[in-house]
Amino acid sequence: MEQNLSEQEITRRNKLEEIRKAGIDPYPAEEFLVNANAVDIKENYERDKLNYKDISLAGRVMGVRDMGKAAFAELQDSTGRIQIYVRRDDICPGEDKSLFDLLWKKLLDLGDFVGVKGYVFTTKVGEISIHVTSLKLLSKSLKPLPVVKTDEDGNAHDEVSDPEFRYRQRYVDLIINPKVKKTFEQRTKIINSIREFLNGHGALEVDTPVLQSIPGGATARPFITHHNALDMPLYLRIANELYLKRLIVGGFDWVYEFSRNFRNEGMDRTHNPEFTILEFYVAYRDYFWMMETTEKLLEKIAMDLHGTTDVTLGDKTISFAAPFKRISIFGAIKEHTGVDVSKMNEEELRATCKKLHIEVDNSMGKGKLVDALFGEKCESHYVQPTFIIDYPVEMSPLTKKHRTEAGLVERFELMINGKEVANAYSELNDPIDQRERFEEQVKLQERGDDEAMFIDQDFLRALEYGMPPTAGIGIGVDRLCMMLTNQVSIQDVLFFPQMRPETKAVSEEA
RNA sequence: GAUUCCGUAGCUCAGCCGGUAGAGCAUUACACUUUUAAUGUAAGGGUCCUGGGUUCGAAUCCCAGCGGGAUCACCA
Repeated sequence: MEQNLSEQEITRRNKLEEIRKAGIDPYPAEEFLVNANAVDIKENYERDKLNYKDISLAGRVMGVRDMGKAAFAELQDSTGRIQIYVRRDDICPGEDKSLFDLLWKKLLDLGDFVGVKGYVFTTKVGEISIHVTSLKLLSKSLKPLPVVKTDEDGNAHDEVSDPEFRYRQRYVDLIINPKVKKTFEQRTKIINSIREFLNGHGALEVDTPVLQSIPGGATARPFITHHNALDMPLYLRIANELYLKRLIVGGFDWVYEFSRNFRNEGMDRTHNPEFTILEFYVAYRDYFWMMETTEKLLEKIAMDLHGTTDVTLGDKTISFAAPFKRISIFGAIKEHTGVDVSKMNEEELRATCKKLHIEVDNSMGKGKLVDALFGEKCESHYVQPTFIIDYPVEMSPLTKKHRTEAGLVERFELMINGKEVANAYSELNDPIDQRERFEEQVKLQERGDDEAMFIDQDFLRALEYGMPPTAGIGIGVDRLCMMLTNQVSIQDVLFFPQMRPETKAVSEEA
């Protein structure tokens, strides 16, 4: 493969050869033991100076201020940056000054990994720095890193802002944009916090199939693949719900899974083809208990992450302090349209939608019409965490019928910042009712709804053995991360968001 | 999938009333043993996304394609 190398890349490759000629291995195999890091030194040196007389750390050279026979440089390790002070006669105590004059001054580039040993001191301007007594090249960088400089006030200059560059070369984004790195560290903190909460309540983390022969548990278009040995189609899961319920049938009281789901639909600021849902199912509980548990969980995550329940999101402040507001979906529609649709039949609903200028078609049943009304007129108003409860049975084929309200089911969705973040039910455990609901879905399919659910016979068989009353929930982990880390795009909470391929598939050369 | 904006040096961007490219940082060379967006002097670096068209002449105007962002549709 021919590569078109830039001037700077050629220069670095030439330096690589010179390094080898000088008898230095640019990619040494042996370990370099580290006993300190940038943040630890900056935070603790002042009060514990004796402990920082013989330190060893490693990282990338991210900036050099050369002064002739001495130099200051920025060393960036996994925790942050620290200034190092390299003086020729300290790293080259003998006659041979080549380590400084040749390697340091001529052959080292921004982005190279070095290991340094030395002692910590404070410069006369007051910056805690490392006075280097020995220096070792650990890995040569052959591509120039975009240089981002930060001034006294912390403003970044020439920050790489091109989203395409940042998403395709996330590794570079992470090196040069500390805020990006922080967001992903926060994402992991959020997930750890959730695990801690669930494990603390005795929940069991499980794994269920990603390859499924019937894509169930949600309404969405799946990705299709093929198993060669079995010669049959398989689908990437759109949800894991039906498998977790099978485990409740099997006798577990509380199971959970961080489920990577795949849906073959559009992409935008809040949708990526693969995304993560946390689902958990708890026996002998109902959706009221689930609302309280969700409040406790979110409150804990916010506290673990920010130390407060008030979280900044754009120009808004979201309060994750329990309890959250609750309103029925019909109540929400009445509040934002002035129309009471709770007693309407399908035709009246369709007429109401048309009156409110909402696009409808004949394939839409009662459930989809109510969903459209809520989505168009209500959803965006719920900025603070709000439970929308008691949905019509037609839009919830896996949910138990409401204990008192005919035509409704025991379901809630949690809205935050105008977006659905969680969806939960008192789970339907009546196998005969479940079969009828699936059959309703088949009718919708016949009417042209290509997202209606398939019948999963094995799931029905499991229910027939008996499933205890159960509460279940799915929480959109990516969206929750967006809300808690103040990001507007799902691409900024996924390390490697989906992109079209970069290189042309077909070469036009003859 | 539709509409719209964008694609110029390693990075950030200027140039866009058509006359074959500029700045800052980065790079190269020299100077400098406490600097910190280090500094000073000098130099090099571009298939102006790709392919067509208009024109004496295109980074600039037109068309198509590729890639990205935003909005909409589908959806979480």
